[in-house]
Formats: sequence, C-alpha cells, structure tokens
Amino acid sequence: MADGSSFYITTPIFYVNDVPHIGHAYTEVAADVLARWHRQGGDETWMLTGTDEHGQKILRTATANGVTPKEWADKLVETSWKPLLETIDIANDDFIRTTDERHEANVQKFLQHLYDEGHIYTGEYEGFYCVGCEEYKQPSDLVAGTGEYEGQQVCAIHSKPVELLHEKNYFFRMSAFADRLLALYEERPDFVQPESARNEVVSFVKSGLSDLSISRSTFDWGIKVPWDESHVVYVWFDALLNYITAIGYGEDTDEFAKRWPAQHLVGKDILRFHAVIWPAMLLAAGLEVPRGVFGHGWLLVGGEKMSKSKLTGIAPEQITDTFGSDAFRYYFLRAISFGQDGSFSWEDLSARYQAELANGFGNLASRVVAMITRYREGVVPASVAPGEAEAAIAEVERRATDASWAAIGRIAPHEAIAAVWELVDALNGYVTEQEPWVLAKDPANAERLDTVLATAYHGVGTLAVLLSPVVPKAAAKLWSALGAPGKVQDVRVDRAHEWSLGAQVSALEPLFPRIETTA
RNA sequence: GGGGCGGUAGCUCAGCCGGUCAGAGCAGUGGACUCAUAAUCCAUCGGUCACGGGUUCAAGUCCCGUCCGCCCUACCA
Repeated sequence: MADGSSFYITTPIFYVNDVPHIGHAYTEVAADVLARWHRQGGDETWMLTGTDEHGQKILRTATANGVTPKEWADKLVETSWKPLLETIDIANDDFIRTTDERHEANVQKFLQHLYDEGHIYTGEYEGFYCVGCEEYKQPSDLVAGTGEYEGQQVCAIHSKPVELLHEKNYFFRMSAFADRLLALYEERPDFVQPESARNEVVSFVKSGLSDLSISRSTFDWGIKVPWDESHVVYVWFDALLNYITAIGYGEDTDEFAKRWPAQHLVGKDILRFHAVIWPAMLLAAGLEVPRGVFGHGWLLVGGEKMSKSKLTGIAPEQITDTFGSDAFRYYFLRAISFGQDGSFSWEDLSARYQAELANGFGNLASRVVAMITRYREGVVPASVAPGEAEAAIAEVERRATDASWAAIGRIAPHEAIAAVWELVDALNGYVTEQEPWVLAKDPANAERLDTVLATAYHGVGTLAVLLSPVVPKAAAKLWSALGAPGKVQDVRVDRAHEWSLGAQVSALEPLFPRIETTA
C-alpha cells in the first residue's frame, strides 16, 4: 500500500532537432504509466519532461533556416514535441525548456557555486577536430587513412585528416568523485537499474574517470558561463540540470525539498550521463543524488536497433492513428520486459491488440455490461449469496491489485500489467463457467444470476481502476458505462478491489474495436 | 584485444542457487457454448533447450572450446 510519499519521475529532455519516433514515445509512456500509477496510489507525484534546446547543431540548423535559434526551438517545441505528448496521452505535470529563464538563471547559480567551491578549473582542451563534422572526434571515431592519407588518422565519416586543436575550457573535476560514486553503487545496488546497466557503469567508473570539459567558446548558443561570458555551458551539463531547475533549485527551496530526489528514466544510450556525470555534479554541489537511474532497452525493428539514421524510425502517429493511444501505451509496456531490448513488429502489435485488448479485456467489458442491461435492465444487482467461485474471483482481484502495485514499485510495468491480466482471464473464465445466459432462462435462478452478474461487474470495475494508468481513455469509458461514482483516475489503484459500486450501467461502445486487417 | 549479455516450440519470451525444467502467451488443430467486438471456455499438435567436449548418480541449468547476434571498453600497424 502507498504511504503518500513523494514520487518525482523524469524523462530525458528531447533534443529539439530530433524527429519524434517511437523510441522517444516509449520512454515517455513508461514514465507516464509509472507516474499515473503512483499518483493513483496516493503518492505525491510529479512527472517532468521537456526539451533540450542549446548547442551548436541547433544554432546551425536555425541559421540555415534563416531564423534565430530560439525561434527555431519555439517552432519545434510547438509543432513536434508538445504534440507528441498529446499523441500518446501523457499527463506530465511540468514541461521544462532549457531556454526557460528558470532554467538558465539557476544553471548559472549552480555553476557559480561549483566554481566558488573549487570544483572547476581552467584548462586546455586538446582534441582531434574534423572540419567536415565541425566537431571534436574521439580517437575511436578515427580510422587509418588510405590512399593519399596513408599513415594518417582520418575521420571515419569524411575520410579526411583531422586537425589537432587546442581550446581554452573550463573543466569540472569529475575525477575527484570516482571513489564516492563507486561507494554509492556499492551501498545502493538499485541506484542504477537494471543490473546489467549497473555493471557497465561500475566497470566504466572503475576504469578511471577523467575531468569533464564543461564550456565551449566556439559558438554562443547556450547558457553563458557566469564568470566568463565568452564561454557557454556544455550542452550536457546544461541539460542534466533541468531535473533540478524545474523543481525550484536556486529559487524555491520548499518545492525543491519536497520533490527531490528524482527517479530518472533514460534510454541506455545516455545512461552514463545520468549514472556517472550527473551524480558527480550533484555531489560536488552538496546535493542529494537521484533516487535512481533506470536505463531501459532499445526498441528493435527487424532485429536491428531502431534509429532515425537507419530510417527505421517509426512515427508514433503511425501507430496511434490506427490503434489509438491506449493501445500504443499498452503494447509497449506489456510486450517488452522493461529494461531489456524489445522487438517491435506490426504483426505483434496487431496480434496483441486483437487477442488481449479487443478479445480479452474489451470483449469482457462488453459482455458483462450487455448482460446486466439485458437481464436486469441495467440495474446493478447485489451479490446475494457468493460461493466458492465468487470467493475465488475476489481473491484474484486482491492479488492482481497487490501484485501490480508491487511490480510498479520495482519499476516493472510489464509485470504489473501481466498481474492485472490474470484478472481479465479469470473473469472471462468465470462468466463462461457460470453461464448467466442459462440462469436467465429460469426465474428460479434469479438470486444466483444476481450474484454472478454482481461478481463479474465488480471484477470489471476493478480492472478499470487497475488499467487506468495504462489505458486511461478506455478505463474512463468503462468507468462511465459502469455508472461508477467519480473519476476512475481518482480511485486508489493500490486498493483497486475496494472501489465503490455504481447503481446503473449504460451502453458501452467497444473499448477496442476490431481492426480490419489490411496491412 | 579485453569484458559483458544473448542464442529454449512457427512467433515473442519464462525457466533463481543442477534433480516433474522441457514451460507460457500468440498462431495452428479439435470440441463446447452463445452473454459478447465471428468474441469466450476446454482440450490438443508442436522443441536433439545454437554446436562440440567435460564435470556429475543427475545439466537449457556448472566448466572449456566453437559459431552467430548485440552491448561496453581499449586500441598496435
């Protein structure tokens, strides 16, 4: 059961120049489902998402399009990113942009604080610069040249020699925190989840940390370094701070104290920024480290990691236009073990939609509502004399409620949904076995029929409550058809089986209509 | 190069410290039923657990090697 404690969950902020694809949507949905579940379980919940808008690439594309970088970002936020949240029905509590005043001002405060405390020093960055890419390359990005560049290191992309450049930079003494980070991973084994992610982070830190260059002076689209305005803050350093500037760091200490620390959800590609750099930054500032960092897996399409560069990126609307946002949310959280890579295919999506949502849950809701309408004129009957079968259903309801709540606590939404589905299956089996349509033929069975219908009705209501975080639209429709009081999202999900009955059911359109198979 | 993970029914995946571990869901097949979105329920077909060795009374389950896929990390021409 919930204890009303604070639950603050974040997603990475979107890099505005990206094009939204189901990978972005997946992280959002996962965070949203966890947030809705906690919120509905009585926790003081806050879900944050937003956009990352600084950096050279954005400056460059804005310039190429003849607008200022801020105008460029404004446009993308309004036309791409906020609409994405609508598309997949995200109920975030806040949306931060790294160009917000609340962010920029407090990033400077944070940085000044680290500077004053001696965590930052002036150094010189030396690296291989590729003119073609207009950026520094890591040694691993270089390959041996051929032909006229035989014997030289060349950029893997442009196949041209790189230049060794020097740039004055400010550095964060991240190396000083290696031991404290290792101690953190040791003391809190679940700080980085899943375990495979934790192992990689630990071995990375054990191999030695170097200091981090945190400023750039070759372009100016970013937050000014407060003591040297010829430099802007390195985009990652800037971006990570959104998690605290959004909840009042530097200006609203009460709010900050109430929300922090956060549970971060990230794709495993950016795990290191969140599990190493970010905690080191917080330690340096004397702030509490996050509650946890969960690195989820990739979505695989045709066995390959989905990515925009491979043109396998799928726009979320492609799915929601046909199946709806509820199905999108359900599918990705149900079909993929959260934390592992997961295969996406239209066939699997279609099959699960049909078998689980339409035939399993949706049809169950339809048949129960239809029978109460048909046999009792819509009046919700009372459970007159519950027997063993009814006790068994009640037990499944309780178990599904407890097991799903516990799974959410473990950040295992796939297990939570699986636990709820045991109730779907049990109810379909119960209705078939009890044969209310047979009972209805003889008035002598009136009480038994009441009991069966009441039991099925109660079970379906419990499902509406339990599934509300996952399929909010369908749950609300069902709740309304059940004639249940209030809004389903206000009913405690950690005590779902204790919901208050309605008196009269009303017509229910199919929650998940069959989709004619064409593709 | 080093390290890690994975390769189990047509598909997606469970199988913790070795001994009902050969499983689930979907798909397929047969049957029951009609309240329901041609839905539901029951039954059933289906796998040399990547490959080759080894340890053991007993190995998907431990050890060694090979092949394949992926990830992290380091890179000498």
